[in-house]
Amino acid sequence: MPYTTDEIERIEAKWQAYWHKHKTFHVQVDPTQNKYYVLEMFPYPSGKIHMGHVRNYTIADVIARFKLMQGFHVLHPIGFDAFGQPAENAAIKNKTDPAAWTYQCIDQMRAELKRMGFSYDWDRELATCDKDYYRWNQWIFLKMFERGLAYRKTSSVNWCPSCQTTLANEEVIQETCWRCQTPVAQKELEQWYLKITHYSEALLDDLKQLENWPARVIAMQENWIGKSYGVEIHFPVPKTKDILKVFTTRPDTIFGATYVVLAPDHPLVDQLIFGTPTEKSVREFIKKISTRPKSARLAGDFKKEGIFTGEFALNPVNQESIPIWIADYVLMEYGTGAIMAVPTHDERDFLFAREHQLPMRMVIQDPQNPKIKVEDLGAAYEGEGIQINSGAFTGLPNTEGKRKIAEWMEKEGMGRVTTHWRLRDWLISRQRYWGTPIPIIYCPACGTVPVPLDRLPVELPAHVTIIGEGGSPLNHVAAFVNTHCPKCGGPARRETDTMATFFDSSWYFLRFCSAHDSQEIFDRQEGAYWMTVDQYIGGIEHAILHLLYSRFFTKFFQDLGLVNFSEPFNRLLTQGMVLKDGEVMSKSRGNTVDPDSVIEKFGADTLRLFILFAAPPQDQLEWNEAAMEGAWRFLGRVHNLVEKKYRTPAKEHGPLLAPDQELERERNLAIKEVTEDITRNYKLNTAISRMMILTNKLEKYSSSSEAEGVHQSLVNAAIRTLVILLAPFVPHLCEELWEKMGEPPSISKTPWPTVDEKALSTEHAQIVVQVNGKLRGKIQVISNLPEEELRMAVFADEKIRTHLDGKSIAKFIVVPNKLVNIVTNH
RNA sequence: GCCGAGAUGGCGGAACUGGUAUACGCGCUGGUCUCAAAAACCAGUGAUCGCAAGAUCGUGAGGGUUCGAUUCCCUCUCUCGGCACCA
Repeated sequence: MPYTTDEIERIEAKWQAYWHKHKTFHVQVDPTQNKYYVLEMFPYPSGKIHMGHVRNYTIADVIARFKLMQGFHVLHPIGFDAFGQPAENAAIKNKTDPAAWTYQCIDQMRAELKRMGFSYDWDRELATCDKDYYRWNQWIFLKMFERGLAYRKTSSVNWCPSCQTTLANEEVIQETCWRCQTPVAQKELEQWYLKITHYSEALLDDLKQLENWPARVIAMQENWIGKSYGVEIHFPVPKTKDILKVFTTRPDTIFGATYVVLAPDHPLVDQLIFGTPTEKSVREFIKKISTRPKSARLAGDFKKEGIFTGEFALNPVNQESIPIWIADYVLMEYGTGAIMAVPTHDERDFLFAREHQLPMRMVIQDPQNPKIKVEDLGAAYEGEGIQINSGAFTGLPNTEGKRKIAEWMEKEGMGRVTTHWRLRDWLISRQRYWGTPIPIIYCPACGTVPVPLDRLPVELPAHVTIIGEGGSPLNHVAAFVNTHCPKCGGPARRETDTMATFFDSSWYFLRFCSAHDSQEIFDRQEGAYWMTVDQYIGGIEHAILHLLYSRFFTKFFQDLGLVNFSEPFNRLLTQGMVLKDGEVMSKSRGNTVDPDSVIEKFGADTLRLFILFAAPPQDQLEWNEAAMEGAWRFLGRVHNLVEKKYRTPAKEHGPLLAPDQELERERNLAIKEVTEDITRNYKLNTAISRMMILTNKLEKYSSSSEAEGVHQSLVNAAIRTLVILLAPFVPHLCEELWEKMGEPPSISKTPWPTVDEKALSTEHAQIVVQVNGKLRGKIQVISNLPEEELRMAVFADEKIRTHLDGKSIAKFIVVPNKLVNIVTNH
């Protein structure tokens, strides 16, 4: 690069100031224009941006700038996901206020984002910790409460001993806390939940609409929601006169059920064993099981343990009396907490039955092994086959049996066809300070009372002493806790838990549509115009968490009549991680590269170019300082083109000769391919390589191009095109070069060039000649040459003739203007 | 176990709908410039054989379809990610 580091810094600052002053990226609703909403997952303001942010936001910025140049009305906002624990932890450590710490971090990060030259509409900046924002969190909560979608219940919850707070299921990753990796414990607590399961069916079904989402995100959400079709079968228990409900996805195996199993914490256990001779030993067994940590289950193939209760249940299909067991391999959290065991056709039941010498009966015949006897089974047969020993259903294929048996049982009242979901309701209470207060008041007389909508926001009190243990810090703020009941006016106390911060981020994309609206959650017209988000970009770590919650909120808003769509994000791109030395860059590994230090050395443009060129956006990207220099070198070459080869033409260009046509073709090819690469599947790396090719071509022309028979005006046009194409990627330098070329600013709003299809066609075509599929030569012919003449040209070629020597020709295959393959006999 | 993504030179990665495998960049080698170095520029760079022309091999492994396969089909191996005693 011919510029010095200082000059780069000056140029970048100059154009950042220009965009700021002219509000280049500010937009307002304009129904006459086509809108395009580009959004990246907004950052948590930790103080410094990291390479992951730089990558995420650079990709988004290219798309936003590209769409703007294409003439779209582009909304590209940014804000800060500002509530959350790091601020609280920093406050505890440094004895400061989380609010002060957060706003200071926001100032720093805003400056860094500006230094990268991102094309944000800064007028829409928001921070979720502002009361103008979080009052709408409270509003949403109350709307949910009204409709029974926000509720309080006592249950066993995930508890992070290090963060001293509860966690949602989605925040537990492999039995540890998503934030600090501490093993998660279980606690019995009364907490607030959002009824996300109300939308289970829609959340699953609507995934089908999301054609422009990565397959793996769809798959992960499908897994997480976890729908299984099956039958809830009712087993009468004669002793207690209870009905034991078990859930199965294999009703076709019901005739092979030889025992049933309850989870150790199943509610029926107590009545079953009460006062029986087995009571003591069963209780001891349950105690032993319950002290074992949940994480032990993850340790692969541990032995299934169980104990017989001494009682029996009746199989409703054949009135067989079968033993009721308790075992650790049945979980209370899933299904009904009880199963029917079919050892011959379920591997877990098989292992358990063999261990405890329980009876087995085959009911599905393995077509590969039809004569095998129960005694000889080495494993359960879980595949398809013909029903045997199955009463009236014997002889049917089990796929048919599955359906017919289910229908029959439902008709006879032996059970009901049903669906089970893995998805659980969302626990949102957090015993922490730095979050949105839950707008609920507990009155000794009236009970749980919502704060009236006109009294929002319930403000988070400032300057609270936070020690990080012993429940919510708000418990100790008398002025906050003590209040009056909105209903009866009597003394009452406020809820002191705050909301999980994923609540805040579940709807911020709507708030951006009218970020400073003081009357409504967002302006209906503005929301209708800008939504949905056309392009969303963020990390794969939110594949379930944030992306599932946002989908849930959108469906709720649709039910409220706030929006008329059911999915918020049309296209989703999950960018790959940034690695260094083969490992993910992270603070804990100590292998981070500070974007600021790179900007200081190379400037934002070079950093942007490197990060876009080194790998496709979806893939992992390995940090490579040497490749950074390659990006730097390329920008220098583009600069030199403008400096040395862009000049006033000596004369107007007349008719185009062959070299002119060649250059025009290259220019149009570059437009075509760069446009396609950006549009089709985000191939920003190959878009850049295409611009490098055009640069290489242009460098071939000497500084006196006229002497080579190329019109200077066409060289100028090609250079101008190159700078325009490059502008979304490297905006500062391109603005500068644009100005240098004498064009009026700003290149950011210069129309994207279109392809002249005529210029792409060529008079001559290079034909690859293969003999029996092997490359044997290349010939130049006139384009669209008739096959007869093409044959003659091919056979006239010396080299081809030697390869055909003495062979007779079986086939002559032609791919027009591209390839010929001559197939010989032998 | 189930689901998803992937495997191409020394490295990052190209190859549209089956048609010249390795574009573009990094690195490396040689050269120009220089007292020297850096920077910049020029040339070369898949492997093997060959002075050369060229030949043969080559996209994780093995089969198949085809005039022709990195691309389509079958079987398998490995890597990454998600879910998981889920009934």
